[in-house]
Amino acid sequence: MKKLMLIDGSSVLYRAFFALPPLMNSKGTRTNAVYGFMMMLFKVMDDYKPDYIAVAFDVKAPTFRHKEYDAYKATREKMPDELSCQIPILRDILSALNIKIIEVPGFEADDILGTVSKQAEKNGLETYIVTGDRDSLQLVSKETRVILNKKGMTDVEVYDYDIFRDRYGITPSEFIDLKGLMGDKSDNIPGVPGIGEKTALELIKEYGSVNEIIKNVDRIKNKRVREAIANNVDKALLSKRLSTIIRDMPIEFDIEEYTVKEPDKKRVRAIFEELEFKSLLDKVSKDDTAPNVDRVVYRVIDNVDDFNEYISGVERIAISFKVHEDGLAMTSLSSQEKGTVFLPLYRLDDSMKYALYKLLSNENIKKSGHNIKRLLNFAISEGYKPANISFDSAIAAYLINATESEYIIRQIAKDFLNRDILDDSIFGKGRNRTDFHNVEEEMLNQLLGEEAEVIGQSEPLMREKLDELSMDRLFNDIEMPLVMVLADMECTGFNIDRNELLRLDSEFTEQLTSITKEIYNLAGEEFNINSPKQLSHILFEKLGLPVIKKTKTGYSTDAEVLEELAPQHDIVAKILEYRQISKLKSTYIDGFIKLTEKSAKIHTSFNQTVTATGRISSTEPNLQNIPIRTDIGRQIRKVFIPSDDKHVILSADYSQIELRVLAHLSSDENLIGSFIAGEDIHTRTASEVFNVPIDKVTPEMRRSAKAVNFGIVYGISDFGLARDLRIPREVAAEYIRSYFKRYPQVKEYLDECVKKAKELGYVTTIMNRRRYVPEITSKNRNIRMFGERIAMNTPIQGSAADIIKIAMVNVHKKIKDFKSKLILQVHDELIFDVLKEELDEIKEIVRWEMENAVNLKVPLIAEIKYGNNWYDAK
DNA sequence: AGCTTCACG
DNA sequence: ACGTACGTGAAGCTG
Repeated sequence: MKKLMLIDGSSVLYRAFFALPPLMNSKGTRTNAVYGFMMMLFKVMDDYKPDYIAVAFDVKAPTFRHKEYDAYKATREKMPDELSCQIPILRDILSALNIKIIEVPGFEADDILGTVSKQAEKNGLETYIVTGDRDSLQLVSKETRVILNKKGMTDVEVYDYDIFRDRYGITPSEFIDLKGLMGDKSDNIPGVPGIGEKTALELIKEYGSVNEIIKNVDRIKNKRVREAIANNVDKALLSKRLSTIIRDMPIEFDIEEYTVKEPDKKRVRAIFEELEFKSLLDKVSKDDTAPNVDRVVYRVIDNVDDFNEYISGVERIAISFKVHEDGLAMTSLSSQEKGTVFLPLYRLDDSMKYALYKLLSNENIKKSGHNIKRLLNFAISEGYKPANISFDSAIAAYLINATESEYIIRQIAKDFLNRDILDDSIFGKGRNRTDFHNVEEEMLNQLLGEEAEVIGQSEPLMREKLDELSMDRLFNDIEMPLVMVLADMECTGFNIDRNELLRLDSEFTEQLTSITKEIYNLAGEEFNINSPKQLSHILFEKLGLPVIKKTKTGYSTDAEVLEELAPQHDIVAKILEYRQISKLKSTYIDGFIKLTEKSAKIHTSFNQTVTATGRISSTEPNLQNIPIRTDIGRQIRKVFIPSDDKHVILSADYSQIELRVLAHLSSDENLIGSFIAGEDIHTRTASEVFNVPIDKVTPEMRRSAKAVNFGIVYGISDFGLARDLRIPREVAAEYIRSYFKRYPQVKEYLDECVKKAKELGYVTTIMNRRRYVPEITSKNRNIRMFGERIAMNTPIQGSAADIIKIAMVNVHKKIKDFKSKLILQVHDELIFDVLKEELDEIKEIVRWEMENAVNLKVPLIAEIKYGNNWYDAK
């Protein structure tokens, strides 16, 4: 059944005005009523998805009710100016939304709703009346429902026939009789004095309509009520007449005129922007997954000849693509010279894919894409060598603002081209995606085509922005070349010793079973050790151990807490041990067993656009957090082996890169001196902080100094240092004071970072990578201090990230004709699979490229080790 | 989906 | 009087 939605515009607007605080835009225009109206409108349209819609308004002219009864609505105050000035705005929006407004002089909005809904009932439509006025409840029927909006604007009460009967015990048409007896204060309808809702309902239930009640007035038992009615027959009849909504206005309505149409999005957006309706703006733009009349269907290319014809004479091609079930499903190409085309690869033979890979490898044509590494991987695995990959819009957007949660083409279209394109969410994220085979090809064609066009058209604008921010070199010479480096690394993969893996699995499983038993014995019952909740119950309730720390949801049981509790009960140490092994097994052993079922090699994905500082991250699996800090964890590195026995694993890591970067950035003479002297930096720091000669530094002092150095890099606080070293805060504060006394320019530099962030709103790295720090102006002290630590840490961490990226690009270029391969990056460390014959040469290339990636005020040192697995490369 | 915990630099 | 070290990703539990 088709649905008609009728909105009592006057009533909803009024409600909204009084329900919401007096919002205005920055120009001082009052917007609350319009805002509330729109919230309501979008909600009901979303919830009920009507086929027809119209909004009715009262017109100023007096209605028959005024003529009949002078006092009608006489007590109502004049509409405030703050509200009346919003009416033209609302009309404007409704017109942009292509929603019909109905108004008829001499009738109220109610009457229009009544008349139109009656005609709708005759035509077999399901009608929804949206209003804030309970009077309209009289219109409820089997076909017509009333949606009453309440205070909150978006919470509503829906009345259908049955709900109404349940609530009032009378029929909707008897609701008018109820009004006739009770009257209505707000409309100044008198009703029968002395009769309220309760009495009125009883009378109607017993006798029916007002007429019947009057006829039977003598039979009313209660004297007070009987006399009230008998003395006010006229008033009752008048009140009923005034309350009766007209359902047969002498006007024909053509329902077809109310068909829901595509809104004029541009206009709606312009108005919402003017009114500063930010959340509503998103709604308008988000909801356009529906095919748009204006959208173009692009030319389809389905054979290699046409493909080659398309790419001939083209200088630069923008490529969009979609992957499905781990295969390349489709792509669109867009170029200035030849326009935009769609390649439905999923239904074409493989020659089309190869033609595409060949294009990717064509040195004479520049390629642009969005997260293009994903596409390169397909070509590389088929043996192609992509070349001239010159622009990635995701990376450009990331450099422009590194703290966005995601970088999608749709957003770039909006930000740089002010264009709305189709939503690609049908492809979903990760595993929850719909099968595109269920989607019309025309839709896919439009979607991919728009994306390719946007990549191509936004490129010059994004490049301009990068130039303006002085990040053109970072983009062109570091990040873009790095795309190919990472793609190669991902495709090469890390070889895994499955037997060793399975051996570790049974070893860990065995240990886990035995520890589990011991824990159950000590606890006196079995429980899920992995559940912090159940564990809390055992530790803090059953065993009565003291609560050290609380979390949002309960008691904390983290390692820090457990270490403190360990002396009090034997179970605690066992739990720590269980935790450690269980973590190692589930994350690494079980995870890698799954990943090596098909092939011995594991291929991580590097993400170049997630971290706020410029580091890269690694997922599925994360190979940047393979255990090393504990002996037992470190065993896991034994499963990471060279590609064959002619190769070794080589690890090259920067020694103290962050502190060296700090020495450079701060120009601190003492710190620079330490590095030039080539001393152990933590020992030297200890000697400075504790004021003892280098040879009098104890291991304990060195340990403390190391923590101080970490603290400096993280944006130090005495609290953090105190917690890390488990010393009183005052002592930690003293360490920090004495550190800064010895390294005064470090102090100056860190202050400078904070000052810069406050003044400019951002901080930068040596390669001009930028991070905005909005936290630094927060009124909340914690957030603000967090901002200060970000301002201190980001230039250090980010510059180190810049440096290793440069080294990666340079090394990759140098070793491209070797058999040895770069396979992993772990922030300050590069891992290679090195052919033994090439070992000496590779060692020197890697060392030189890492140490000379940039020229700092201190030397950069790379430490190189190798072995028959990652564990032995130490 | 959010929280807790813990693996890494 | 408050409550903090910086940057990540994955697993398991819970609502």
